[in-house]
Amino acid sequence: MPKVSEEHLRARREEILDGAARCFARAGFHRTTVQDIAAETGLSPGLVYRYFADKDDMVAAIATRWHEHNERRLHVDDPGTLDAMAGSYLALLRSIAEPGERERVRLSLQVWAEALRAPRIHAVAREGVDTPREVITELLRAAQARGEVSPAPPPDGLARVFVAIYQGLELQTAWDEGLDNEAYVRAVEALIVSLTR
Amino acid sequence: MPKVSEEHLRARREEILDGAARCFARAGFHRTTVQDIAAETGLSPGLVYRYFADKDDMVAAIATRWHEHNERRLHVDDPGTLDAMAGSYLALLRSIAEPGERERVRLSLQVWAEALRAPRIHAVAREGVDTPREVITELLRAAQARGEVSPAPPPDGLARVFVAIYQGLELQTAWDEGLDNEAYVRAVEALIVSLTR
Amino acid sequence: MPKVSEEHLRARREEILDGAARCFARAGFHRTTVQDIAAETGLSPGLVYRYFADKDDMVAAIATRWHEHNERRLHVDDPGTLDAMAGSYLALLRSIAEPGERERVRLSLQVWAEALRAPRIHAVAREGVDTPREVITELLRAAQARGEVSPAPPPDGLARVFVAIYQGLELQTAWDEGLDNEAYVRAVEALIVSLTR
Amino acid sequence: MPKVSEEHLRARREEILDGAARCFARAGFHRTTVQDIAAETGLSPGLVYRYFADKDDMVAAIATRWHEHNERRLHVDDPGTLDAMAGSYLALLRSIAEPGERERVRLSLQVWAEALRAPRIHAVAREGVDTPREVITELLRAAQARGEVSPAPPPDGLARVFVAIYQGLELQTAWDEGLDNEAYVRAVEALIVSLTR
DNA sequence: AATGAATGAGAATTCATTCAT
DNA sequence: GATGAATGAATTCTCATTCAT
Repeated sequence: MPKVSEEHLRARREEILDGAARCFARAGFHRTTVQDIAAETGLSPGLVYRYFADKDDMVAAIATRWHEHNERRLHVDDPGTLDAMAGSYLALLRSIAEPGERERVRLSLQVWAEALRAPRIHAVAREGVDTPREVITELLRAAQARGEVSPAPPPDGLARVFVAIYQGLELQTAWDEGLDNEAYVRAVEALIVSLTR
Repeated sequence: MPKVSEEHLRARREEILDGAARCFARAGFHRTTVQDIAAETGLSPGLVYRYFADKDDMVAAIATRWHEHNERRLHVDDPGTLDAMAGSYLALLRSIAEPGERERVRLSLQVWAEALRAPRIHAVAREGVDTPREVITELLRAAQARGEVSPAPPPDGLARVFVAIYQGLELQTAWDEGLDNEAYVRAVEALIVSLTR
Repeated sequence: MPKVSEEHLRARREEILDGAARCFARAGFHRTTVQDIAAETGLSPGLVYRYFADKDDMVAAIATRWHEHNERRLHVDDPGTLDAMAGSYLALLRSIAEPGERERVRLSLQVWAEALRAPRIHAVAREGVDTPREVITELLRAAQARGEVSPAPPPDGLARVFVAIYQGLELQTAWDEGLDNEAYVRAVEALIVSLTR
Repeated sequence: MPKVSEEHLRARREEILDGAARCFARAGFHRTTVQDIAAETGLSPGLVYRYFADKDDMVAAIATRWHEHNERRLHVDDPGTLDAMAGSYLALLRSIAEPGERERVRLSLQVWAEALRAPRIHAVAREGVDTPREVITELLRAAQARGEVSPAPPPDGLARVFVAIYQGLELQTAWDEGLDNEAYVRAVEALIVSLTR
């Protein structure tokens, strides 16, 4: 029973998660068996259970990873500036079209669906959305106070709309290979501009 | 019970679909067994298979029904008028918050997820979204030509954004009981207003 | 509730049996459903049960019909003559290759297999074989007594061998499209000749 | 129970096959459930599927095993000698009556019937019969050329007759407990003798 | 730590049979 | 007499999870 390094454990965990993510993106959560994940990673089914309590646990971990990823992408040095945030947001929308993101986009859908039945996953998914949404809400509220943004839209509602614009793009990208991401982003940009006069 | 009326057959089919929809909304597609659906409707498992080839078939039928429903909701006498369409659209967004729609909203998520693995479901789901999207695109294009809408946003991108705003609201409503639908809709209204000057 | 003629009932029964035989020959007894038989005959599943107690009953009826058919084929005016019997027997072997008999040959196999698990079918099948076998045995015994046939083979054993030669030909014909029936029959003929000097 | 020996795997497979053979012989292929086989072997249903793709796969394996068994029985050092072959053949016929062979005889019938609907089984069954049949054909042809066997019967037809005599004996033995195997074999012996003058 | 054989509870689906109309 | 909708037990096959080695 050789004790392995923390580092090795972390790497193993990531390795399994990568394999699981590929499987889930390809076949969906429920059509993916633990044997599939084992085969995909070249490990044994039994080993998977040393790192994750069950399949749900893997989805939760994947969702967590994905939110951390998005947070990094959205992060701006001075989040108080509307312009900076808008730039980050549009870049995030653009990133959805990147070829390497295809898998992640399909995964989102899986996570969304599973969140509806598994409270554990629901908690992770909500947290990952609520945090940035609240940041955006506050940002908009401040910008409206400064008169930089039209006072008409309620800031919480508008923040949700921007979240929806992100979510809907993921959904449509997952479904529709030929989607014109650039036209979408330009339309969003025009919306933002029109709101800020 | 031989040779029953066409009407009876149709009603039976709807009855099964209603039961299946309740089950799918409650427990998700993959956690719902055909036995569950049979129990929910008070029928036998075998009978379900006289009306539907398999569970996927039921999801496809549910998606079809839902799109027909939305089409009726979106329908306006003169779809050429932007105002009329905008009114229908905002009403559609408001309807998502209606208590009776809770089930349907959860169902959408199921359909979206299953569409990713079942081409049959994918076809139905895409068609249900593509048709209204194309209508909106044309409407926007015409409105821009008439100078009623800002020329900045590409019409196809903007139409997709409006679809996303609908989809994202469904998603967030499914996840978040306390969502303020009215604030959301007012924010969308402000967006539309700002686009039309 | 109109009473129909005996004749009509008999014809209906034959009609169902014909359809069932086609199905059994095509797909095997256990892969044929009562719905298949109903579809094949253009009748309803329920009606089948007014004529036959269950599926086994149909196999038994088919076996009975088939034995009656063979008996007619084997029948000779003076069954005491070895030559006449041999001629009938060889003709029976030849008939197995007739295109119209293909179905019957496949059916035999089904009946043989089912006889092993269903006593009812077993009884019919055995009776259909035992009766001609006993006739042949007696015939051979008499021919040996008259010195027309070599005294070496025990008559009951030899009769069984002739039954086997018939059964084996059915089996091989069912399996092997390209079987040379004529060569087979000529070989049997040579055997018979060599036994009778 | 990880990584067990090849030997263990082979033994397990045989164990399942033995259990399946007992079940099929007792109740027939279609009346035997995988649960029955699991119960018979004391294993779990799931395990059966680690060794065999499905029930058909088991029948094919059983047929293969049975043909190998017969080949060993028929094997003679110098297959060119008619006498040696005849001796082997008669011994094979006698072996059918051995109490231990009862199960195998009933199995043959199952295999024959299933061969008619499952091409996979058909292939195995045909191969097991065709190979010895061709050997016999050549043997007879050579013996006729040497004048040891009557030139009258076509060698291929005669070979098929000998196969039929074997098959028919299996069939009759399966059906008829009281069959006099010795009389049967003596009759066949007399036939062979009469053919060789 | 790692393996992978083994388990066994389910789940989808089928189909012989019944019986109200 | 005839229909065919309805039943529901039965069956095949899957797969998350365990645990002896």
